[in-house]
Amino acid sequence: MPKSTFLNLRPEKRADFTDAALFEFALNDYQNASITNMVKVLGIAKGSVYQYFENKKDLYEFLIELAAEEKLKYTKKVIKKAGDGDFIKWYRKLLHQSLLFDLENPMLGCLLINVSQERNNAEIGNLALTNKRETAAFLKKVLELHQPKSLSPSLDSSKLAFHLTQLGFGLTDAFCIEKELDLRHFALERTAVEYDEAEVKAFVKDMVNALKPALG
Amino acid sequence: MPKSTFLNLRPEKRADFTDAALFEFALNDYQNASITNMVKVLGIAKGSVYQYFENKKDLYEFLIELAAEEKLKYTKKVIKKAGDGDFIKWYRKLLHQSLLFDLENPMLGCLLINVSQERNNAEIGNLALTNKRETAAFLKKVLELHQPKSLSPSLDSSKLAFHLTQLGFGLTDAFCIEKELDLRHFALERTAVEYDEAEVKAFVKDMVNALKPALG
Amino acid sequence: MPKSTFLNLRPEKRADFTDAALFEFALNDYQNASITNMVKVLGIAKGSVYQYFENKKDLYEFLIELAAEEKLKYTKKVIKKAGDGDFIKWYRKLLHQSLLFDLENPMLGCLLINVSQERNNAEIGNLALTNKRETAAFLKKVLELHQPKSLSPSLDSSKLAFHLTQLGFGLTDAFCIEKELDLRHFALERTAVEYDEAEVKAFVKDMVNALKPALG
Amino acid sequence: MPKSTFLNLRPEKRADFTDAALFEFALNDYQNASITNMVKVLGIAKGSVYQYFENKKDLYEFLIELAAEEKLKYTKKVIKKAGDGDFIKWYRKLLHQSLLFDLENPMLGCLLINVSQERNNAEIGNLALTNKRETAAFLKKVLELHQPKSLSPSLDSSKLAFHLTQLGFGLTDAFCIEKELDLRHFALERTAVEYDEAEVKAFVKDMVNALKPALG
DNA sequence: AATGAATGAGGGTTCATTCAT
DNA sequence: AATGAATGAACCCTCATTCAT
Repeated sequence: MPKSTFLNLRPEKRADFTDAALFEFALNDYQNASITNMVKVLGIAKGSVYQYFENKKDLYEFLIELAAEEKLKYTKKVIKKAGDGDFIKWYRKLLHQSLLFDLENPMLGCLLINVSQERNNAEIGNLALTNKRETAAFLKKVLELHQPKSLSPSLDSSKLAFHLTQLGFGLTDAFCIEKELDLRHFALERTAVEYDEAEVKAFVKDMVNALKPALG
Repeated sequence: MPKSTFLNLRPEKRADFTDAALFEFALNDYQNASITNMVKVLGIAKGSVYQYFENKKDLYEFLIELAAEEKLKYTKKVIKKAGDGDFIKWYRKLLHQSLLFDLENPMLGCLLINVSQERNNAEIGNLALTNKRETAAFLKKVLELHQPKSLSPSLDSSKLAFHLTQLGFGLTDAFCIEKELDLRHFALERTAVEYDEAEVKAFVKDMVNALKPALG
Repeated sequence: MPKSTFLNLRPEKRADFTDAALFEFALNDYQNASITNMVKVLGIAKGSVYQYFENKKDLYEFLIELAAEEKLKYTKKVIKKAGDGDFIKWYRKLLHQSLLFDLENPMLGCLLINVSQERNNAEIGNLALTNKRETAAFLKKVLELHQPKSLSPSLDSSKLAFHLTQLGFGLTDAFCIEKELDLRHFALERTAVEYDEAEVKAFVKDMVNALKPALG
Repeated sequence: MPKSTFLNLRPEKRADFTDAALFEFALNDYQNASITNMVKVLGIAKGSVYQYFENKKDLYEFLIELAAEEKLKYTKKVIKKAGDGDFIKWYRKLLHQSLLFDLENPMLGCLLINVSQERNNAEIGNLALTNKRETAAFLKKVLELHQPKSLSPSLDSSKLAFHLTQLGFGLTDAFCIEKELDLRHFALERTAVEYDEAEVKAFVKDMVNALKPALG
């Protein structure tokens, strides 16, 4: 976690720093994100980074947490209703929010995608698999919550949870492929993706509908 | 592509080199794979690498092609029959072969997984998205080939192709999560995963079955 | 020397500061003692150090003086009697007190040992040699004071003074080697060495006795 | 130990490197010896150092061994005769050779003195005490070898061994103090100390004579 | 064809000191 | 009197690539 030094920083300065750090770690994986480069962009002394954070890993963990929290804000309301009503509607809503988040916050989106793919780093462990395992476990629980009420009793919750996990992790990619967008480009430009609300909704709907019979 | 010097190498030497290179790039992403480390393990001169290949990128591309070809050998027979008979059976067979390949060749499997996740490297481009795009396009074609014959006419081939793509890219992960295996560990040890043929078959079957209703 | 700000400090605070500084400089030589680390342990602002002292060297000199004074308290009574009675008894008593001081104040002892070995630092000069020169000169004088009365007239006061100096500088080391103690460990733990008064006395006695014939 | 790279270096280049390294580590203790500074003086790339040695510690150990071997060449003949003839003559000869070595090789001398004072470095351990312990143990054995033949039976070999150890470690210091020399200065200038052979001999003789009665 | 020494920019990190508050 | 953020040079070390042999 950040040192107090960082928390006591003038809000604007802290924001600048955070932004530059997110930028660097959004466009590079952990090992290749360069503190040297980051401070050059920021125009501050390299030593300052170590006034704010213990080390590179500490900074990285802060950014992950920040991005995760930010994303949670988008999805919290939906997640809370995990057991209510219709599962498909719920999941569609969840995906919708998740996709919107990435489109509106390309930097945070890219960062989280990077995190979800860290496999080879001894220092931070295999986050990719850990992430998937946890997400799949959560979705399995939700599926089993709905199964008695509205889902087919023959449904294989474990396997289906995995399919839904994959969908979740890959949705933004799919959208970008279909719409010929490059999220990294938007992260690079620090701009949100301009999207057509109806298009996004339709995309998610179609995506989930394609799986619907499997959930029937 | 390799220089002629590499192709003229004594087969055994070429094999040793290739193995060591695969090892290094299987356990590290492109940027973090170290030629320095590779030649140390191999016990050859660092300069030799540049007699064989133009540069690091050239070597990487060679390894990708090699791994892809090796995997193709496993799946070619299945892929050729893309239009025949039952789609589901076909796809199940395809996944089965793909999973077996990863389990029997952890090093190649890890390498290809790494490749499928290179997003942030200006030097080699966003391979992750390129890969997905191509795979999805191929599967869409196959789906559309079967649709008039055996698949539901209302099926959204584009979206479904994406789901199947995700399944393909994530199947080995799912297997490793369920069986609590670490593929990187096997790559590191240079040993194949010992698996129970029936278990693998069942796993793939369940995985596809969970999606079956969506395929009509 | 300390600035007035330091002298005006609340006694307890001044004591805390002094203790932490001694700790740092006891366990590290001048260059490697870290003010950054010291203030972290102390929990005060880094800037405060520079309110109290001109710079690192200034602080170091203060600590040396303090440790030296503290040691002097232990030995003053003995030193004062430099010309009286039996030289050997006197010197034995001096060594005894000196050794006790190190055992009872491992931090101060370590610091002074460090000081007595600073040779390579342009900033603070070759303290090692300066120290030895002064000590040897003092002992030479004392020897010459006793020589007409109780020491052999053929005795080479200059050379003998050097032997006694070496003994003085190395006595604690010898004790630690024989008793298998690590003084730095006790400094680290901020605890005195628990010693057997009789053992210490015997050790010093044997040590001096071994030289006695030379003083005959 | 050095990598093969270093051993294969052109002799002149290897000599230049070794000289510069000795220079740096003779005038600075381990932690403060700077590889950055060393290569600047040498006019080679920093990376080269790591072609030759694993790391700083590896280089340091090489230099210690080299200096120790060089010193051994000076003293080997004497040491071999450890049990023969008169102990005092033998020890005088040993000290004589040791002192000559330091005077003729100020850089190596300074380095070994530095080594004999490393107390505070976790990375390399407390070499100071280790050195003393070993030297004292050796001298004790030699004393006990002579005791039945030519030394007083009442002599305390353990304590006396320590006095002789101290003498050995401090002899050069004593000489420098008496003759008002600064060995570091000669190391810095890369020149041998110009000494008067007779003076050195007399100095050692007087020094040992002062202890002679204690050896009875 | 093979070598392996040389390069130099880049990596993360630590440090004593300053100065506006 | 006290703070603590800012500095920037220095630290050790790694890297892909080159090139004379």
